[in-house]
Amino acid sequence: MTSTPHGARARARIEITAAIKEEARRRLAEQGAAELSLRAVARTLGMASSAIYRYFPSRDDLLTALIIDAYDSLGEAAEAALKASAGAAAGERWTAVCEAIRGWALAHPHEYALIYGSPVPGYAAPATTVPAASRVGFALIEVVRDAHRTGELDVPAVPADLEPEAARMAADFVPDLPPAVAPACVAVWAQLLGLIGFEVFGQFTRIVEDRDAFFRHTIGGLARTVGIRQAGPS
Amino acid sequence: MTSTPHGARARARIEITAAIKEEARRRLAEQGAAELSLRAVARTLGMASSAIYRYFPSRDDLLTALIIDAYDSLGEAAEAALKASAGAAAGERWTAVCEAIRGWALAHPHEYALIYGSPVPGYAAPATTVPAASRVGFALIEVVRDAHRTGELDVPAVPADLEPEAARMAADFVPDLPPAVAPACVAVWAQLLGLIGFEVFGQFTRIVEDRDAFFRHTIGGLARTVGIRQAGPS
DNA sequence: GGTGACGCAAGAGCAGTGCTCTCGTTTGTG
DNA sequence: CACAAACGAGAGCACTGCTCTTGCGTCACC
Repeated sequence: MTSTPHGARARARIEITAAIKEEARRRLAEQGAAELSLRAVARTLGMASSAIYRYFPSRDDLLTALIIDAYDSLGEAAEAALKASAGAAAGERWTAVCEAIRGWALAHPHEYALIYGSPVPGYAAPATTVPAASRVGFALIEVVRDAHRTGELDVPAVPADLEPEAARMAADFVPDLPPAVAPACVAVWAQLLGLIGFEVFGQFTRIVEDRDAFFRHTIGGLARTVGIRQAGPS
Repeated sequence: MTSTPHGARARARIEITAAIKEEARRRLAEQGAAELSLRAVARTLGMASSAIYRYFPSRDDLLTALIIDAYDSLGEAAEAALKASAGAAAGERWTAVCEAIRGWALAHPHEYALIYGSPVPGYAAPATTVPAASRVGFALIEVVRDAHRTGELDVPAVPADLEPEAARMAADFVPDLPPAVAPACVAVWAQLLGLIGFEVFGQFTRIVEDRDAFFRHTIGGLARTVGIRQAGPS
């Protein structure tokens, strides 16, 4: 099977695919996902609109590619913060990772909207996006796991009616942690992204002014919710 | 006597305006905001597409009207739960209002996406949406205010660097409550809607199964965050 | 080294969109 | 009754996603 990538042709394909995504990302940053037009991308790339379809079979496929890239970019930012804070106290690591996620979101609002906003058309995200989407969550979980290892984690209580669900969630995602932390992790994950979403989507306009201080304080509360003991008296 | 300024004409206008919104809302529920087409609405209403513009000067104006209606509908649901739970313990009222908001969101996912999802086009929500948007928040605050009145509220601590912001927020929105609860209210508001958004937008797929139990438990945590003492030992 | 097959770009074209303009018709009022 | 404002319909512009056909360049195999 000569499945070799056949030199020049394949390389050109990769380059053009990247150029299309890059230009699409640029337009996405300036306008929104709804305004992203294949024809406009093709125009500024100097190619016929029909040529784009050699690389992306449809507009939705382009969007899917951008979504995966965005998930990866966000996950990378979170993992970088995770790595940079290795060895620090759990509370500090938590803050670092949360701030990294928020920082990425504020720097890429339209990409954030693409992945955590309302699904664009009737479009259901294909299963291919799942692994990329999980990276952020795993970065968050890693902090919790580390806190557990170093004894900085207070395992929260779980009511009886949530116990089976907690056990299932733990078995699926954090088999090495006490089941009770699993629901807390998921809840805090959703709440954190919700908080960031409100800021990015402008829901805090005329309501929160000092957003840095507000965010810092709020994620401290989230850390407490998930059971991470805070360093300072706070 | 012709009490109405200009009789039949005005009535017809109101009716047609309502019919357009109703049909638009129906299409919104089946597809999404991005697919909402003025021409399609006009077609199923049996009128020329250009005639719609006599009632809504642009597609964005139609969307704005739908957004305001959605905010009002959601606010009404929250207020109804507030009224129905009058006299109950603060923790129960909190649960009731949160469940009402979640119930509305699950029943009207596309309208929820319209108001709390990513802003549709490049479209910035005009100031006219603000009062309607505030109703949900006020319903939540009312529970906190009531808890404060009956002594069921533990005022949370606020770090020094957030104090000025807390004072400003309290002065603007809850002058009758201790400043320290203001940031907690805003944070919990964002977190609650974020949580609901994750459920509505399908982010919990394959992660949370028993969503009722999960939500019930999580909003208990939110109540604690805002300082509402829970009834049971939890 | 030919030669056939495939990858690719371009153009025309279809159906759909938001929105504007014009042209009669209807309707309420002075 | 007459006039003006409101209204509906249609044509039309510029744009979109997407398909199909045509022709050119490049690659791989014999």
